Amino acid sequence: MELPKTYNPEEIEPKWQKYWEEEKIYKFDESSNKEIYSIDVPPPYASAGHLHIGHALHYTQFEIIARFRRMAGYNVYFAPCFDNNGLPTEKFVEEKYNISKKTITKAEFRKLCLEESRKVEKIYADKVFRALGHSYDWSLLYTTIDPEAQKVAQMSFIDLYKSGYVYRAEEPTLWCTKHQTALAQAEIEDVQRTTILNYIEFDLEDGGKITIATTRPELLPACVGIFVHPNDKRYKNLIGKNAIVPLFDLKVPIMEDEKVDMEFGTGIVMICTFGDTTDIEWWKKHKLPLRICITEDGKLNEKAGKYCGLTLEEAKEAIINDLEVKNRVVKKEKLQQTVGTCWRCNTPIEYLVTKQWFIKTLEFKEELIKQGRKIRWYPEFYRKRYEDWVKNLSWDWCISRQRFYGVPIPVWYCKNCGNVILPDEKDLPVDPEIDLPKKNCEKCGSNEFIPEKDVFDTWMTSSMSPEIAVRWLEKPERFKKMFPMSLRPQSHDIIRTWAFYTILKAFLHFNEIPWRDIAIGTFVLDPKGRGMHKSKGNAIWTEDLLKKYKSVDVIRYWVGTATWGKDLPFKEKELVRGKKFLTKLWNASRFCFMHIDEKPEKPKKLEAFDKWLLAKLNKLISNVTKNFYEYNTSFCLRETEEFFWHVFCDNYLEIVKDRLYNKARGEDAKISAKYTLYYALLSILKLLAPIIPHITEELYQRGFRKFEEHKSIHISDWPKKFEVEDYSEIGDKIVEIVSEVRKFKTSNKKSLKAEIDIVIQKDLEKDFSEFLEDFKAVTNAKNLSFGENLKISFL
RNA sequence: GGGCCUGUAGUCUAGUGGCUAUGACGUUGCCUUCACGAGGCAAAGGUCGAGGGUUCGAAUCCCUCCGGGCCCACCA
Repeated sequence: MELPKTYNPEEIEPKWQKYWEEEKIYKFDESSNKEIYSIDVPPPYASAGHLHIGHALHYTQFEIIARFRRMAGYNVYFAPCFDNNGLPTEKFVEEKYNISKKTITKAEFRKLCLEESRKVEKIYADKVFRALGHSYDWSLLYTTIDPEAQKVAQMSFIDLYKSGYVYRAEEPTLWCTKHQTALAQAEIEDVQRTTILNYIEFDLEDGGKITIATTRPELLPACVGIFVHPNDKRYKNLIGKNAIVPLFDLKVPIMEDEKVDMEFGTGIVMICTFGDTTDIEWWKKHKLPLRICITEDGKLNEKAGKYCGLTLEEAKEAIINDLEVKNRVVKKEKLQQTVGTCWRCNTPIEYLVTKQWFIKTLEFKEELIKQGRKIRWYPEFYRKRYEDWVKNLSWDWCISRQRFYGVPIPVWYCKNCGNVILPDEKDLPVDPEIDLPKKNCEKCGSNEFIPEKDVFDTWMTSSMSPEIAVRWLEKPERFKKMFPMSLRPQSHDIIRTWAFYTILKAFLHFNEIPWRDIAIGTFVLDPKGRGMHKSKGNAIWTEDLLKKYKSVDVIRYWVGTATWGKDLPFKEKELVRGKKFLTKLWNASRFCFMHIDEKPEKPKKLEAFDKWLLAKLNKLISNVTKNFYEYNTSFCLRETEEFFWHVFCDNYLEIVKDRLYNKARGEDAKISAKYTLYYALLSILKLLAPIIPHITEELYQRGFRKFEEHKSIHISDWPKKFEVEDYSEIGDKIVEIVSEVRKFKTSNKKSLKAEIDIVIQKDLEKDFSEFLEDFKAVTNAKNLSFGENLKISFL
C-alpha cells in the first residue's frame, strides 16, 4: 500500500469530521454496561462569539480526555452545551442594538437575546466545536435558557426553599449602579485606584471642631454617626457628644468602637449608610438609623438636598467645591485604594438596602470545605484556592437579580397577606409575570397576587450544570446512575463561582459531591505573558491560525503540549513544531505501509531488535496510559513523540530496512520486522489519536482499517502491552554503539554509508550475538570483531 | 497584610532526593539517504534566581532574600 507523498489536511480533516458525525462515532450508549465517564462541560457564553486561541485550548484540552477515556473502554457521556443566560448576553444585545431595558418591553428584549444567542451558538458549534474536531454527542446538547434548564433552576430554588436554605431579606446588598441589579460576592472584582482623601471639618454641637478624613464626601448626606477608638486619648472627651455634618446640618452622635484605626487619617471616622462593609457592620452593631442617599442608578436622591439628581462623581466634585468655599476642607491627599467593582463593567459597587433572595452559605463553610476534600483536584493546589474562598465568605449568596434576561424566580406574593406562593413542581418552568398560581393563598384565601419580577443570578442555573447535563428531572434513573459526574473541567478564575456554587448545590440538594474529579485547565497568555483580550488587541484568533496552518491537528498538537492548571504564553513556533511532527508521522507511516500489505502473521521467532522495540513500547504504553488518567496530557504527547521520533524513526526503521530489502536475510527475519512495524505503528497512532485525531484516523483508515474490526480508530481499543521478553536494556546498549558509529562518521565528514571496520569490547560479545546481523547492516560494518576497546576505522 | 504558583542554555521547556540535568526552537558544521532536504546526523551553548541549612548525595527538601505571576482580605 502506498500513501500519497504529502499529507493534505485541508481535504482530510473535514472529511473525517463529517464521517464521525454521520457514523455517530461518539454516540453515548445508553444501554451499555461499560463504566460511564461523564464530563460536566463548561457551557460557553453565547456572547463570546469571537473565539481566541485560549478558548480553543480550553475546550480541546478536556476533549482529549474524552477521546482517551472512550478508547480506554469507557462509555463516555460528553454533552455539548451553551450558556445563553445572564448579563453577558444582555449587555451584548444592549450594545449591538443600542437599546436599554427601559426603552423596550421585557418580552421583546428576551426575544432579541434569544435570537442573538441562537446565532452565536450556531457559529460556535460549527466554527469551534466541529472545526476543532470535538467528539461531542450532539444529541445530548443543552442550553441554559432551555425550558428544561429553567425547570432545574426553579426546582432547585423550590427544593431549597422547602428545606429552609433560601430566604428573602431586606438587607444592605452589593449593588451595581450600571446594571442596576444586586450582585453576589463572587461577582465583585477588586480594582486598585488612586483617590483623594479629604480632611473635612465638622462642628461640634456644643462648640469646637473636629476633622474627619474621608474618600467619599458625596456620602455626607448619608452620615449617621462618628466613631473614635476607645483608647484614643485625643478624642476621649468627644464620646457621647454630637457633631454637625457640614452643608447638610445633620446632627450625628460620636461613639467609640475598637475597630477604628487610630493611625488612619485623623483617627475619627464617619459612618454613612453605606460606604463600605465596615459601615454595615457598625450600623448593625450600634443600631444606627438608616439614611440612604443613593438611588439605584447611582445618583443622589432627595435626601441630598440641592445635590439631588447628580451622579456620585458629580456630587463628589460639587460637595468638595462647596466645602472649600466654606473653608471646611483642611487638606487633601492622594490615597491608593482598592475598591470592589462589578466584574462585568468595573463600576464601583454600592451598598443599597433592597429586598433580595439569598441562599444560606455562611453556616455551611465547614461542610463545604469537607465536600471539597472529597473531590480530587488537578492540580492539587487549586483546592487551596477553593478553601480560602470558602473561609473568607462574608455574605450569603444573593441569587436575585433585577435584570430582564434570565430564569424568572418562581414566586408570587399574596397581595393581601404577603405570603410567599410557590408553583407546583409539575408546572415548571413558570414565569410569574405571565402565569398565575393554581390555587388561592393558603393563609388568607386571597386570589390576588403580586408576581416576583426578579430573575435568578446566572450561576443559579450554571451551578446545576451536572444536574442539567445528565437530566435530573427528565431522566431520574439516568441521574441516579451518573451522579456524581466523573469530571468537571474549568478555568481557575471561576473556582469561587462555578466550582463553589456547584459544590454548594450538590451538598444542599443531595448531600453529595457533584463530580469525582475537578481539573483546572490551562490559561493562555499572549506571547509576552499577558492575558488575551479582544479589547487589548492582543488576542490571537483560532480562525486565523486555522487559515494559516490549514490544520486543526497542528493546533491540537499545541494544546497537547499544555500542562493542566498552568498558564501558557502562546508561542507560534510550537505550531511550526507540530506541523513538522505531523509531516514526520505521515512520512514514517508511508514507509511502514509500503511493507504492510496484509495483516501480519505472528512470527515464529521475534528478532532481537524487534523485542527491544516492543519492550520499550510496552513501557511507553504503560506510562502514557497512567498519565492520561491523571490529566497529564503534555507528558503523554512528549513521551510518545520522543519514542516515535528518536526510537522508532531514527533507530528502529533504519535497523529493519536491511531485513525488509535484503532477500539474503531470509523470510522469517522479514516477517518479524513486518509484524513489529504493524503493531508498533498502530500502537503509536492510537496513543496519539486523542490529541491529533484527524491524521491518526486517516492513517488508520488507509493502512489498518481493512485488517482491523473498528470503523474508526477513535472507538478502537487502547493499546495493550505485548507479550515479549524485555530486551530494552541490551538493545539500548547496542543502539548507543550505533550512535557512536554515526558520530564517528559525521565527525570525519563521511557519508553514513561509508564502510567500516569495528572492534567492540569483548565483554559485549554475548549480548551482541542476537543483534549482530542487524547491527552490521545498519552501521555498514564490513568487518566486525571483539577486542579490548571500541574501535572504529574506515576500510 | 494573608495564601498559592513560579524562576533551569539566546528563547521556551521536562525534571519534586541518585548515573554526565530533558527536549524543542534558534545558531554552526557535515550528510542529497532507497519514508521524509519543510529531512537526517552531529557540535557549541547551563554558577538549575542568590545565599545558607539538612543529607553520603539537592534543580528537587527546609530557612532567608530577590524577581515574575495569580487569588483573597483590607483603611474610612
